[in-house]
Amino acid sequence: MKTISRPVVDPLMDISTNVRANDFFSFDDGGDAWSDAHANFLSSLSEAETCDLLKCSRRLDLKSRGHLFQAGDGSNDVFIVAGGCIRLFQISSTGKETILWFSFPGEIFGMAELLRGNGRQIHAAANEATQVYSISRRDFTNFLGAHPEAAMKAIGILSARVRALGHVLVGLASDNVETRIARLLMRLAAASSGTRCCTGSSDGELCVNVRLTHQDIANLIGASRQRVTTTLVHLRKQGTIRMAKHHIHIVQPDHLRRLLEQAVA
Amino acid sequence: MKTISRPVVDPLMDISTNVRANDFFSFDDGGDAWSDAHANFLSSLSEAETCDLLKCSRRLDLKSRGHLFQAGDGSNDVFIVAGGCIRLFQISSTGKETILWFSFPGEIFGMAELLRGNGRQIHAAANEATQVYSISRRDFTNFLGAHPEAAMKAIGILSARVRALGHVLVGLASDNVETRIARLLMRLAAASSGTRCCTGSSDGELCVNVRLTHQDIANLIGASRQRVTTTLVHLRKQGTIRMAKHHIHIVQPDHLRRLLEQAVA
DNA sequence: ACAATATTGTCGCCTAGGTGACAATGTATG
DNA sequence: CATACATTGTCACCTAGGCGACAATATTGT
Repeated sequence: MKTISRPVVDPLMDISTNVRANDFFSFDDGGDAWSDAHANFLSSLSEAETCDLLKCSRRLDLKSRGHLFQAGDGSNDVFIVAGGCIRLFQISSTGKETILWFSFPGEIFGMAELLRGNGRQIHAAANEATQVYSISRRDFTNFLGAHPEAAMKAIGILSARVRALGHVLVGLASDNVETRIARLLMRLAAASSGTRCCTGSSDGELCVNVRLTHQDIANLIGASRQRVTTTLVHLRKQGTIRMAKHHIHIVQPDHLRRLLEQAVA
Repeated sequence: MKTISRPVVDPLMDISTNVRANDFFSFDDGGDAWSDAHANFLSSLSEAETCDLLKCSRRLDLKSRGHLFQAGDGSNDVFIVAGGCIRLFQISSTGKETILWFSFPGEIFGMAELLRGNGRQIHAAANEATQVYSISRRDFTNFLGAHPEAAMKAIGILSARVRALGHVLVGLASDNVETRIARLLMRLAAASSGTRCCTGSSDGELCVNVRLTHQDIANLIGASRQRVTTTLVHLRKQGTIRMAKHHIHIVQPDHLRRLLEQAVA
């Protein structure tokens, strides 16, 4: 499942696509909390910092759907996505999965266990073939201590994530399923805009470059699989979205934007 | 609404009750994410750090329901609760309020705007007569830069808050209203356990020392006011909870714990 | 003290969306 | 290539909980 390779010396080529279309996506959220929360931690560091950090990292290769850690694991490492996409989720006693977050290239995750390092509370798995840098808790703490700038970056990212989760919460509490899906698609399109889409996309079209089954979407927005299917079919017949090789393209972003404006939240 | 007083030199008497019954409340959440998220930032600092921080603070007095800041405000200060309780919430275009968080004495809030200081996205108001220390973004950033230990504490608290919000999210997506209320009450009991209850409480009884209308509870768990009323009446007739001077006492915590164990999440 | 306003408690009705069951596809794997 | 498994699409049915409308208390400002 996991393959361990040697520490990487010059790893920057992995994180080739640092451009995030932040400004373009100021449709809702009252700002760019969302983009900030998905901020590219690695590329925000100076070259020296990056080098310092990756010096003490191991690189892991995960195949699609491969597990990185599970709730209950004693590990307390921090991870940075090199390429691919990591899915962070919780599983209830009855087996119901709730997806909390996707981490894209450059993003850092697993920080929650930094302080009170009593093991994982959630699960992390590769959503597709994915490479991550793993840094031990101790090393990362030392790194932050030695680089106050980086520590501030971390604080900024965590704050943004708190904000973003707050937005999700509000939506979950107030919106209907269609609106929740619309919001999700727009957010994922923004968050994944740094990765290049395999298929071509006509202009004005947004690519949600994340592999998602209807069940996944249901787990993301707290709805049933069937309702997600129905709603997606509806949006497709309307011409708002279309399917492209395992992922969704938003053909008419304005349709979704209009939905969001009308929404309660 | 706001009263500004002079900087405080020795403010420790305000934060008299630092004891949080963390260990006692390991009922759910797969750990103590909740307590960590409500961690007493101020009392976790060394005396020197505390002094440094409060030196550049102003103290604000808010009367009950008084606004501290609103979405759209340009202010970017960070706050620490000296006494009372702050309610952090979001208001939708239609006026629907969603409560995101309560901050209790010693807790820090308003950090989300630290980095990209483009004003508030949420609202903060006093839930009762409340005193807060206000620290400018610049001063706080400098403070964190000068005190790496404190920066790590901040990171820890933010991480815990990300965790805690994740838990809320899972609950909101999976549980029914009764379970959500049960979870909320237990969490608030834990979070407010540092404040002393005005009325006596028999042993084994927990005090949810937060002033909450049924509407407030509804806004916290994403339910209708009526259903909250009905559910609360039910729990009361059962003898699980009782009302005490504007707030709830959990007479039979075990009843609620059992509910939570049976829950999906 | 008293009017004005907020909060609680309870209806009955109604709909968004959950559940289960199935056929029709797609997609991995030996 | 064939078989097993996962995903999609669509039913019909059912229920948790939203909504509006009240009466009955509480609280609050003047």
